Amino acid sequence: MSVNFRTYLKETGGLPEVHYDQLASSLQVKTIKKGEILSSLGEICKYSFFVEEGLLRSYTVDEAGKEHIIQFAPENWFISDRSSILFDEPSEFYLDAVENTTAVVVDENFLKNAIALSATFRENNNKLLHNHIRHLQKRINLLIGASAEKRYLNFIKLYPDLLMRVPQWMIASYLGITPESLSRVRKELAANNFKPTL
Amino acid sequence: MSVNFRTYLKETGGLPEVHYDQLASSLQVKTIKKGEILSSLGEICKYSFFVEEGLLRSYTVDEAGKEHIIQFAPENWFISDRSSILFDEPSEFYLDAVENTTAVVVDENFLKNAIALSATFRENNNKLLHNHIRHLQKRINLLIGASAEKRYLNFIKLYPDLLMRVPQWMIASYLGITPESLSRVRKELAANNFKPTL
DNA sequence: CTTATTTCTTACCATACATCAATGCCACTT
DNA sequence: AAGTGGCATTGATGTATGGTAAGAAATAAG
Repeated sequence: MSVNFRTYLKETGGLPEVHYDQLASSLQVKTIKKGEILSSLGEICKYSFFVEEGLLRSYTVDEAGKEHIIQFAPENWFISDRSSILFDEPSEFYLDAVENTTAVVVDENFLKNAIALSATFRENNNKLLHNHIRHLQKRINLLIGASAEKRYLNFIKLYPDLLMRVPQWMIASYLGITPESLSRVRKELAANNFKPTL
Repeated sequence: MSVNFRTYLKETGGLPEVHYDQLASSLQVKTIKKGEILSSLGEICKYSFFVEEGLLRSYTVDEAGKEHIIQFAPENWFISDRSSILFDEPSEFYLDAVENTTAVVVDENFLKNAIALSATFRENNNKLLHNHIRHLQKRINLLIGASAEKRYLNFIKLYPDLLMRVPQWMIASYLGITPESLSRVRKELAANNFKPTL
């Protein structure tokens, strides 16, 4: 239980195992069923979730009732609205499970303590934030400059695994197009002998 | 010289003034003329820039030669490709001056030292990163879900000052539309008695 | 002050993508 | 086996935004 999280903290985070044992007591592991909502718009979301197994997503719903997917979080990813936590503001997203998922519930104290205990962990955590920012900037760059097709091709390159696990309409939502449009894009690509999965 | 940066570190960053004096020796202030390029695609950008006065921007150029603006940085903002620094990868952006600008050139060591010296500064810095992430996520949400008009209205609300200082074609570029389209959007708004500046 | 250059607007047409609606497909139910 | 619901595909059509080109307006340059 919470095996991935443990190795994640050690390998990626650089947190010495001694400290993990010291901190682990405050951790909970949660099982979330497909479709279950973890956090709703307007709530104050106090926790981050580290996905042990399964797939979570965050998304907004516009006035027309349409969902727009902000982020996918498969295994070994964090998802949260930490801004909501840090600034004590109501969340702007929904958070739910795309697949049956087990996730580690991480509260602010855990991170604070981990940061206090290990300088390495602090640095790596900082790096990860920067990486996240870079990632978001790249996505913005695609959204303001690239066609639906290019965005889709980019998605395939970045998340080949998600491609198989996620319904198309969610990918469309993530890309900022309609499912119908994505279907047509795919048709076009297929006509030009493009093989995504091979 | 570097007055804003000093008060920024103190007020927003929470860095005790003692430490500032200790660190300030490594700081340079740079004058950048309108249009001058600070960093180009493919370079490794070693520095962050804190804008004392003026306006910087980061942008990409696509295959068609079109610019896409990733970020504006007016007074008291940071701009950089810290990912490029941290991961030692070539930058994906250009960085140049929209107006004549004076900026503080901040290297990695400065931040590292500041973080080492003050826990408060470290925490605030962390918060700022999260704030940046939230900000980028909101922009993504608009790009995947909102019309050109809505995005423009949002821009006005968020950056009323930039509205006046930046040529329209740059705003269009930031919003992911053409200058012509922005012009039409504005015409529409004007026809409906919308007054952005009053 | 006059001329260049850049930026903004407008009009006309082209295109990418959205919308709506119908159909087919598959996995589950019962 | 037939019914149900969620997804994907397809076609017809609508709409927002892009492309091009020209002129007006603003800004910079000489």
